[in-house]
Amino acid sequence: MGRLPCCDESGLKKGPWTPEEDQKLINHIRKHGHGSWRALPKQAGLNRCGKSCRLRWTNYLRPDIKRGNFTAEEEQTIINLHSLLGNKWSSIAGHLPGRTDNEIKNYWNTHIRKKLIQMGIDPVTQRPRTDHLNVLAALPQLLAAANFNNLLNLNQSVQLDATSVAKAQLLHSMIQVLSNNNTSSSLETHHTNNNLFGQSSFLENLPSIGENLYDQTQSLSHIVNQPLDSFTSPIRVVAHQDQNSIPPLVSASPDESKQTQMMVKDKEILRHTDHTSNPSSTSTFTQDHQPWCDIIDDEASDSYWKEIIEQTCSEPWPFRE
DNA sequence: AATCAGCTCAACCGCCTACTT
DNA sequence: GAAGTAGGCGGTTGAGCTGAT
Repeated sequence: MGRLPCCDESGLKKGPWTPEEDQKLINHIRKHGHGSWRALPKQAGLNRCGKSCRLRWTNYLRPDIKRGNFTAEEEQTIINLHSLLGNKWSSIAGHLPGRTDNEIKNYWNTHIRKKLIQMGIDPVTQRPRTDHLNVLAALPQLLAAANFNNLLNLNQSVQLDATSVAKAQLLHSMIQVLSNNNTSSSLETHHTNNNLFGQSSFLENLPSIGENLYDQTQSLSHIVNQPLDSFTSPIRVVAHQDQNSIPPLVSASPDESKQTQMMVKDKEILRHTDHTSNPSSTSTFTQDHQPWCDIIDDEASDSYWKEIIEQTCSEPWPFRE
């Protein structure tokens, strides 16, 4: 059931619009509305196809279009919505008044996507691109990317988010390496939220792992060698024979149950997109894992690691479900 | 000042879906 | 139910801009 593209009709102009053409289109739509886009060009005296007119109007001439740079909130909203909807640009645009799907798509491809890649985050799944074997070797790049983003200082709040993501990813990657290295026992958490600091297997196994890393990351092993009893975390840990990998830091995999994903993410979106929402709606990440932050405050001597973990604890987790 | 490379974004292309005949 | 049409959407392109050399 094919049909010829409307612009195949001979003699129709293509390419950039002139101010005169813009004015004709604006005048016509103001007077008559767009009606049938196919019929519009003739009525408006334009030598364009209807499709071209529609695009010009919706992406550029519409009076309610917001121009200029994206705000930090808008960027965060785009990231959140993209994690839920994927490349459904028109749906994403529906949550951003005044922004067009085309504009959002361009912004994603030229700015956000690049930024995520730079931070080692897969822009498609928004999961950390974890290479378990080389993660430690990649630490300098991860941190450099995060710090570089801070230096750019283009958009402070977004940069902070980006930095925290990179740092959290770094920690998560290390956790995964540590966890995977330990084959003697494995653990499963019954905690309702599996996230960075809900990695109970990490905590439990550290005494045997920590010595391997002690020389290189003394302060980290200092932290993680804390006896589990010293934590007031509600996490309950049980022994488990077959599970030797920790839960993923994020669960944005398209393979997962879409319904569950949608339900969870809907809440997430609401929290991020409703800028006037209750300010007391703290991230569950922070709430659930405050004990970690407390312990770290008390015990961590290395200010660098302390800073990383503090930020991770205190800032909303942008991509977590 | 000239050239080049990389980036941005408006516009196009082709496919898909909903609706009509 | 099949065919035709229009609008919408996402992917891609390329002209123009900008900064580096």
